[in-house]
Amino acid sequence: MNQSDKRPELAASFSPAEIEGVLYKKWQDGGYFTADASSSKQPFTIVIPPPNVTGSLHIGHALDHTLQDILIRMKRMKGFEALWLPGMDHAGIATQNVVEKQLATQGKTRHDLGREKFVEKVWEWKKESGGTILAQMKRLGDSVDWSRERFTMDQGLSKAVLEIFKRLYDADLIYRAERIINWCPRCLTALSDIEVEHSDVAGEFVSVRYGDGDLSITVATTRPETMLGDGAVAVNPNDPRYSHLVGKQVLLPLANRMIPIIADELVDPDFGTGAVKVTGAHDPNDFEMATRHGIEMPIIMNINAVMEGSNTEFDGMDRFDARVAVVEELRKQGRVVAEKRPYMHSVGHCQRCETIVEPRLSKQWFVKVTPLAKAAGDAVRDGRVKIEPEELAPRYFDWIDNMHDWCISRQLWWGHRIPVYYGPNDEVVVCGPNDVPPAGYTQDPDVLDTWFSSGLWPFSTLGWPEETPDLKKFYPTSVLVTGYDILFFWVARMMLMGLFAMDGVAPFKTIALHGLVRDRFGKKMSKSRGNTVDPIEFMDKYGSDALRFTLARGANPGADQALAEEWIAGARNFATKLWNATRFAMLNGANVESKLPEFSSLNLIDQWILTRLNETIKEADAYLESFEFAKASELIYHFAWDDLCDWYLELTKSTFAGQNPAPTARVLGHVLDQLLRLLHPAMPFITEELWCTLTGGQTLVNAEWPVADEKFINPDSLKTATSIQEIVTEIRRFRNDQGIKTSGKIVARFSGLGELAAYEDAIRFIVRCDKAEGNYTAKIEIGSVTVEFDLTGAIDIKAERARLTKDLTTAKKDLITAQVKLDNEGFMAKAPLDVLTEIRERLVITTADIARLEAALAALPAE
RNA sequence: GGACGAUUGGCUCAGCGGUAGAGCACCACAUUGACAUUGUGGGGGUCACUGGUUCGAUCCCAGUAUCGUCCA
Repeated sequence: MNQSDKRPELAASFSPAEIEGVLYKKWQDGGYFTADASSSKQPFTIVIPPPNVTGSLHIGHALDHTLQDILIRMKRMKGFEALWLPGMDHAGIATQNVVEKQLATQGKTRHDLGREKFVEKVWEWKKESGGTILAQMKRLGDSVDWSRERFTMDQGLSKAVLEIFKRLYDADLIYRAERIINWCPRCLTALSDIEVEHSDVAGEFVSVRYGDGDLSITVATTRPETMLGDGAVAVNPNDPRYSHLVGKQVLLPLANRMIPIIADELVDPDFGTGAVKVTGAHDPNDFEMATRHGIEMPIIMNINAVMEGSNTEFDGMDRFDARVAVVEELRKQGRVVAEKRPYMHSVGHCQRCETIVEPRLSKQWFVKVTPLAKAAGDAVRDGRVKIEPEELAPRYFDWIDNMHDWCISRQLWWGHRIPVYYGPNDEVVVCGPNDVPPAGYTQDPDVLDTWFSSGLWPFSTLGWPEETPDLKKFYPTSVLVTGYDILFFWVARMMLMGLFAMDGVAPFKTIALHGLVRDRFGKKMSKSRGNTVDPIEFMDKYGSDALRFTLARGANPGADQALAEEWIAGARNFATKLWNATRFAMLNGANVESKLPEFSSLNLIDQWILTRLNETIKEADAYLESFEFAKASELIYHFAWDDLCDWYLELTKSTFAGQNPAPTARVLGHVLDQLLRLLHPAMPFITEELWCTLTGGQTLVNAEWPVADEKFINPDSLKTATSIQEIVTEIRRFRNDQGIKTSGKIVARFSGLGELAAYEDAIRFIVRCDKAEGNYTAKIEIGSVTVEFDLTGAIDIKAERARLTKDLTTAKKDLITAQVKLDNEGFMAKAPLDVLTEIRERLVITTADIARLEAALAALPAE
């Protein structure tokens, strides 16, 4: 009794729900995902782009994780020390919002609890409800190293934050200054530029006359309420309309202050009236001008964006109410020169809560970005870091080369508290992880931007600033896989921080960018559109492998992909196909038990499938190595379904029914074994189940990755297979045209098979043609091969004539196309030889086809 | 306003200087030997438009139109 007889039989169908959880547990218990820093294997590292602790798995994560898992599983199989490091970031604003909302249901605010108690509360929430996504990652099959899971608020990572802050500060790359920042009056915190989303809002453009008589000037504005904080009026120095006014003082209405008229190049004389108000404390451009000219910058709103400090009747009004009231009062005074005009303009909104952001003069901590960004740009420019696909690199440069200083203070409680201590006379001391602040100093109340710590992720997770074995082994990471929409968020920040902290060694060698998952019509998914999908639901319904394969198959580098439920059903069908193919193979004794038979001893059909297998391995591997997930998936899919299932399995059936099935059974076992390995990174669950059953192996997770072998490639076998396929297809077509049921067998006679005679049984089996004496009344010709049928006189002449006529028309058209080329002197003189040869061959073939078809038509009896 | 990308069968997308491809959808036939979550056969595109380069353009170049994304 050989081993294959003892193998468990596969169930009739595949049930993902029953198998996936069991397999994941097996992998985890087996420690297969745990990387070993002390191994001698070459490292391959991916750090997960840390999802948000408040988040849950959405379809974009599913795509991102699928691609990362494909890479890491492949590299693991290739013998790399593969580390995929999981974890989350603490999402300062989002998390604080969640917990504050909870408190609000009890009628409390965070101030009722106090800072310490509130932060405790957040930690409690994190333990209980945070990190839903981690469990969901297991559903997806992510082969991450759970023993190395990290969180940006962990002790080690927090230490890294202190260390980097101190180093940046000591290098003069962190400073404190009064600048215009983006203020969210709802979250009550400063935001960085990228946390502000701009969208067009319908506003009104109002023209207001400042001053009176000869000493008056008209300014246009969309924000009339801020005029209460104006420090000047500015015009372009080359604007003749206003040159006589420059240097004069003009009356600021409502506030009843005199303000100067200044000249500044920043003013566009063609925009509006050519004169603008200068509100240094509430507009970034105005701030620049005000600074240049030493203009006053009164702050006229409080942190809730309520008017305050303007010393006018408008104090106490909300900024938008004040806008209406101010215009109303100006109109009463006859100062509204032009009527209000609708005006679309871009307005910043808080990314988290969509409140309109208020630019506000404020004292905050900043990172001086320019030198860091220069290094981050250069790393890509000189090729140390590759962006895939490279067409997206210009976007990166566009961003990184024009980056503004980064406001890192957040007026929150949840996060890394800024390690700066102020003395009694406003002395500043920055403390690293081992420093003790001087007695009597108080710490800055603010925390750091979440992305300040996320920027450290590729090395803080590996133990930095300690010189840990992990850091030595796994830094720099091999590739960062993320959506192009995140390029400016984490990627840029990781580059800035990594290059600075790790002595110019960038945090990853490659940045592989994928697109967004959209709905079936290519529209962006959004809650308001109601076209979002839930990956968990899809996994429940079709299995994780089906979802993963669908996403991989749609993942062209840097391009968005559309997704519809039917696509996933299609991938599930593919999984079912694999299952049934393996089941069939095992029922017929497919195995991997002995050495493969000598290649040259195999029949040409066996040689053909091995040839196709090795071609597929070679091409798929190249695609996967270059992040061409869609192409690799497509290739493997067609090999498995078309070559293997539709042709090879069918062609083996007569062999398995015959006298010498052993070599083919061994070849089939090998092909499946290799195919399952090749598919494992994309479809880990079903391949594991099938492969272990087929081979008796322990796990595919660390099985060897297939390597293409030239010894198993025979181009002649491709020609043989093509000929067989043509014959089979023509017979099937004939049967279809003739309306002969495919289930019933018919009698047929083959002639002119030549070398293909050896495969006559295989062909007969597929097309259900028996060998017997008969009344051969109909025939078809495929090249030199003739197939005659006993149709007992029932031939449908009309159908046959239609078929032949159609083929003849096509052949004639082909002939003309070829002939025209060959008659063209320019073509003959300039076309490359291989093209010329091909066209000549085509001419010969089509000529022969036409002769054959015409003869067949002529031989057709009259209807 | 600036930049980039896209425009290929009904839908979603590949492709590419040498006779247009896939998946899904569609039509017809078939419950057959692993699989109806199936098989077999079939229909369907002047590759957005206009010029140019070339022996030859869906592909390269220029312009136009439409759509999308990012930045301001």
